Amino acid sequence: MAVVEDELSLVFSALADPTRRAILERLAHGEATVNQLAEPFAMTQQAVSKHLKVLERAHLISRTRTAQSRPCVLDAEHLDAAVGWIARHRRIWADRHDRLDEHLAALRAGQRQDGGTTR
Amino acid sequence: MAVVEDELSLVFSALADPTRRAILERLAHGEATVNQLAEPFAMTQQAVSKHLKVLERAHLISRTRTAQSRPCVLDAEHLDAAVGWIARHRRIWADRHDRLDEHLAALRAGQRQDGGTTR
DNA sequence: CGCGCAAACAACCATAGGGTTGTACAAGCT
DNA sequence: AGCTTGTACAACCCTATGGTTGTTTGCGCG
Repeated sequence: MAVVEDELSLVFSALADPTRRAILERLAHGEATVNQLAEPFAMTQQAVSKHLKVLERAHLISRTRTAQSRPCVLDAEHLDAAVGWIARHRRIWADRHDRLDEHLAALRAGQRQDGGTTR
Repeated sequence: MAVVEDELSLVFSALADPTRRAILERLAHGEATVNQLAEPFAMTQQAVSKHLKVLERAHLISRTRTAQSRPCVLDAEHLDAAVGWIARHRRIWADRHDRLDEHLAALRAGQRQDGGTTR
């Protein structure tokens, strides 16, 4: 409905889709072409293309125009916006619940040892 | 399209709306009734009610059934899921870009001093 | 008891989102 | 030159979303 959507909304709604999150995960391990990305997903190349466009619009990825194959690379910058927003507001709850540090510490600890146990 | 949407998607898509984020911000400062929440938003109470239902479905808020007024309270638990996912994956980029700690440190620092300068 | 208010429910509308098929186009191979 | 491959574009379908108005319902109160 919003004609021009704000950055944050774009990022969050880009992340709100399992397929796109999976694409990001995949992309985190290196560039990939559209078809490579499409392969594991039981959906057409066109659908993946659309997802990529969404991710691009949210500036979560960028694409190097390489003639035939058009590999995608990640752009972490804009994830910061999202994580920043959450962190900033989590802080308020945390203050109330008095467990800011527990949580963030746990997060950081988790990052160190496990690569992604959840899910 | 997904009949039963996964937690993470629910959370992210709940956050993907400026109105709902504003509601959360507002709610972070304490409980509020539906009408109180609706007031600043130039939209009907019913619309806000819908937004609240979305937030509820994502377990970002819960509502204490208090007869006439039905105030909303926050539930930070599920924000952790979201922030956890991002953090976990940001780590991968960060590893590549070699600035994990800078960013997380900056985030934590930012949390301490500023309440929400950004935007 | 009846009024009034807070919130939800219901029906409806318009648009966006995720998917499909079918087609076009641009580069590389032979 | 002509086929094949990788990707994008277009049109279309269905469902979800964000909003509206209009109508309950449920409580508190004079």
